[in-house]
Amino acid sequence: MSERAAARPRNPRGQGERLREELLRATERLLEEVGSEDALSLRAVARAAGVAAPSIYRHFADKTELVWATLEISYERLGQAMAAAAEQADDDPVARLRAQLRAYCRYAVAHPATYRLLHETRQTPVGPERLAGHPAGMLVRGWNDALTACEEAGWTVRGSRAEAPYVLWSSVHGRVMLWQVMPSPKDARRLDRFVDEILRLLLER
Amino acid sequence: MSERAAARPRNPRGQGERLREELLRATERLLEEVGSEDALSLRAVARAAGVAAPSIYRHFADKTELVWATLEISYERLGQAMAAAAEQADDDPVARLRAQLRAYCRYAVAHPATYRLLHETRQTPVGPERLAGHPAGMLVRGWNDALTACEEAGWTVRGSRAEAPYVLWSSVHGRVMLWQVMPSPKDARRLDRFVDEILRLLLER
DNA sequence: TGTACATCAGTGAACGCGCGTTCACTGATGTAC
DNA sequence: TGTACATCAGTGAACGCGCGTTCACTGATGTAC
Repeated sequence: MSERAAARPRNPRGQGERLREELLRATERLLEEVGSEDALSLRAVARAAGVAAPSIYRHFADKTELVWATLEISYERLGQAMAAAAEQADDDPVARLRAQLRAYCRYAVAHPATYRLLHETRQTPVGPERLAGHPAGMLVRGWNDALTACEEAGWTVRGSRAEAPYVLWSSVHGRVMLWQVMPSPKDARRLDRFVDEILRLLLER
Repeated sequence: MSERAAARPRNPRGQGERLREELLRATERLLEEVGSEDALSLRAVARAAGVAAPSIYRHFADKTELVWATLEISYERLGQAMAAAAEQADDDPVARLRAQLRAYCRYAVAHPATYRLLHETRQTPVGPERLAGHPAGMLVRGWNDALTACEEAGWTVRGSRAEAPYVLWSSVHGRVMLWQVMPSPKDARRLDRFVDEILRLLLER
């Protein structure tokens, strides 16, 4: 409870936006700690940021807005991690796809609660305008492009080409969630092996 | 709020256990309605059952126990639905497996919140003795048995045989969750098609 | 150079609320003698 | 057959708590004249 941050000096004039960043960071950390939006309290966020609760309202209209902004950032970070992994892999498009999938898994392992929240739109009733830009759509497109790159390099995608991105993503997403829930020893390499397996099932020369 | 059930007559002597069942039913319904354990309140459960809040403590030690008991029942129902579907299918083991998978999807579509909660052990800190009997293990065994039956009927399971049950379950679980989250039109037949696709990818003559 | 004033970052106290849980109880019904 | 008593199903009032949010404010710092 009394994890109030050390006495925080007020930001200099014109730098008020800095608190916004600090609040987002605190929210991300606490969200991961408590595991759900309901369990997160604005007061705890304020405490963690070393600030009085009402100060939050200088930067966010309400709790929903704060959480939503935090999740958007998390999602961006996931995307960046995948892009970075793809870049580091060599030119083989299958290797790139594999690297992306592994980065995806690693992110989920490192931020289990955040990862779950990213896939729970229900968490907060949101308007359709927010739903439209939902991360899910972007990810599906990403997987699809990666598969196309493999095809251009001479690989064949087995089964229905239209379903393939969903098969890919569903199985990895599902495997990650089951991995998190299952009581068996938490060896992240199982996820890597699973990724390999899925690629073998889905692609052939 | 004031959805207090009609005046409820007290159970006759010796029939006190009936309230227990009513509380479980109310909890299941409300859990589905509010979508999370945090958002469920004992007072709301009592209201729905037409009873005073403290009456719950005659049958359950605390909130955790009530929710856990409810989820156990839900899980049993999922198992029964799958078993019934398998029985109705004809003797072909692939047809039986397909029927089970479809029943699994149908349950998830019909009880989205419950289905999600079933896969969120984190929801409440529970001791390892409870984790040991976690549904997940039983399901994996079930899928594995179904695959073995297919093999005995002359089918070959593609890829790693050890990973196959996980591939099967992960992809279906993942697809269901994505289906629930994605803003696209909610056509449950997409899930059926997905099941067919996965079986095609996984099994060959 | 001095001073009145506007702006800015942030606060302390309070609001009303619903929550999980505890407590001592009520009143109907069956049982022993 | 009557009556004291135990058991049972369920209750009303209260507890202390932390929550999201609102309000009128403080006090430092820059700016205009």
